[in-house]
Amino acid sequence: MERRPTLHDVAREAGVSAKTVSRVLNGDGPVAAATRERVQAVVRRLGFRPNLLARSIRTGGPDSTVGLVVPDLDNPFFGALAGGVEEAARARGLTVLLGCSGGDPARETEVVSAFLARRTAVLLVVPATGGEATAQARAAGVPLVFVDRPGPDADCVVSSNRAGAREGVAHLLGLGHRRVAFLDDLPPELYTRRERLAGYLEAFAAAGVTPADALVAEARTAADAELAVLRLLALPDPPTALFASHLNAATGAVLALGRAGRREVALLAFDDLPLAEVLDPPLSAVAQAPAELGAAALRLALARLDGDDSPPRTETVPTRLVLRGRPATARP
Amino acid sequence: MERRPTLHDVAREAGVSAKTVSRVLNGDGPVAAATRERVQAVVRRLGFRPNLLARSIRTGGPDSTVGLVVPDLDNPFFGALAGGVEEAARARGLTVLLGCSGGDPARETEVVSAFLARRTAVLLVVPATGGEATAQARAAGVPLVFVDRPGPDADCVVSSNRAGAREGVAHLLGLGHRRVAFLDDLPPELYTRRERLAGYLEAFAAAGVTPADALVAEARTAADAELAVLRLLALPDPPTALFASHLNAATGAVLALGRAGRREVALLAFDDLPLAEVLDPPLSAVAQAPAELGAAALRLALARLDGDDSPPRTETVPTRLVLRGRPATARP
DNA sequence: ATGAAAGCGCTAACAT
DNA sequence: ATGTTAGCGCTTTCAT
Repeated sequence: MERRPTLHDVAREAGVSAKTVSRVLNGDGPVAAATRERVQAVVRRLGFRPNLLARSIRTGGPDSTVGLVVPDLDNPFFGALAGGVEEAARARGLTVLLGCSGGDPARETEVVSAFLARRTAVLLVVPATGGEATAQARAAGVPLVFVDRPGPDADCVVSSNRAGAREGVAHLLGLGHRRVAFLDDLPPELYTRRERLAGYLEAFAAAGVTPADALVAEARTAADAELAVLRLLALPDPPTALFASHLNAATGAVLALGRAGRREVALLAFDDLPLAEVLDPPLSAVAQAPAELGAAALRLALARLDGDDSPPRTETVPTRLVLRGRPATARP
Repeated sequence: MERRPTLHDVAREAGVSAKTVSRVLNGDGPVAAATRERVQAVVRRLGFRPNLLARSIRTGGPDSTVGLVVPDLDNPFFGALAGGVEEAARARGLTVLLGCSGGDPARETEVVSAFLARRTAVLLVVPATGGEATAQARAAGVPLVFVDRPGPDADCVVSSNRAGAREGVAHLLGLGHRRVAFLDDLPPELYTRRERLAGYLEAFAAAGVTPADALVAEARTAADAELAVLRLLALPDPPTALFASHLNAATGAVLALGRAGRREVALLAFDDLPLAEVLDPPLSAVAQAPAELGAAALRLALARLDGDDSPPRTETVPTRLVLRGRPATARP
């Protein structure tokens, strides 16, 4: 439990001034080769590591950290997103500060505050509705990028929710399905859900087909979805395919189809998961790229830090249609 | 993009000295009620937030951050673990620094180094085999707790891998199963896997049953597991139950049983997952509590920071047996 | 109850 | 090529 050696300790041992040691460490000013070697030897011998906090204070600039706020890490999607940010950050010598908002704007504000007090270089936020990250970041002069969902007046990086849903549903329509049900919270509160619903409707419009209202069903939890699907299957004109806008809905749909023995009904979900190939009925998916979402957000934020002051822009990370099982054509 | 206000700005505006502002902020020395109010008003008006890095420098103590190193955040288990740490940290006014090692000891060392350079108060590490976190933390005088797997000469918090596996397998034996197969990487390199194998064997020993060697099968990937299960099912005396030591193995087992139409074979996996109830055949599980693992690790580390210097200890977080599907008794 | 001065560990600015 | 001085934003002495 010794006191950690400081730059002055190294300077004294090496018989040079503090500034010379600093020069060696940061490779700025000119240093004689012999001096450099001597200093480096002492650094190694003492196990000296410069105090990054002290450096940050002195240079006045932002600290070499990236602040990341996600709603919650139990959700593997946000875990993967955080992983993408971490990897991209580490590759650039940056360290990630991680906070969870729980989707609560007050908690988000608190976490952002704590990050700003640590002088993070940039801020990446999956926004809670009603948060004030934009104002906070602006007041502190810190670049802010919203991830997964847009927020007011700042850059953002999102998945191609609308196009992904459209392509997925278009694929089903292309297989001959006409009655394709949509499962989600209704009305969708989250941006991502609204976009997916829009994509679903666009696919119908593009195919010149009008979806019966009855085929858009409320499903917040897996239990909701299970009931909703049973109800849909009992219709005189039941759907031949289901589009689940989120994984809870997909879970319920798999359960309902399995229990009802209706494995011929095609099932497509937004968001992929490792076990999709093992499910019965098989689950096709519009897969997102959460890690890429995080990495792209960091890139954008660092560009801002670098002085890019063009108007806020939205970057879209493409989704990928993953088809599983035999092509489930419609049976008229 | 204004310069952020400093403590001195507040002092000037309030017509007091810097130290008085400091006293108001930290509530230490005595301050007249009127002065306090005036200072607080200015703080609010200017939107002043003390620079935590500067404070850390001056007090010399550890910074109010917790360093967490996990192998990888694509794995929902480590995501949930990180979530547990974050929540426990935030509840105590601490901020989490997050790093990924990718299971590579060199990367782990690098990340730990970066954390120590930031003067984290404590270090929580899911160790890569061959890492040197213990030496690094000791040299820096920072409390270290290993999570999920033990490491040399430091506290650690792990799941009840052995007891969990033992109970799970004992349950199967209690249902009358005698030929229970074990699926895992062999020989198990990871601590967790070794413990689970030991638990499996202990359950047999306790029941006075000797598992045939053939029933311990190699399965690293889901594809391995699928093949292994098919091979096992083709034996003259096939297993009536399977114990998958990790989720890849479970995935392959579900696939194999489903495709072979052998849904009567009982399946139990270590580690639970949200979709287990939807699988066919149903998947029972020994569920871990990753968030609790993280929270417990932080508690232990903070106790050390608080001066607890008893010998290193290991804390075990219990697993929970989650049974699904109809009780799959053995059919002799 | 308040303030002035010194200093945490480091680097920017100006020496030499 | 190296050293000296000053000072980042804050807190710790030690005054008053």
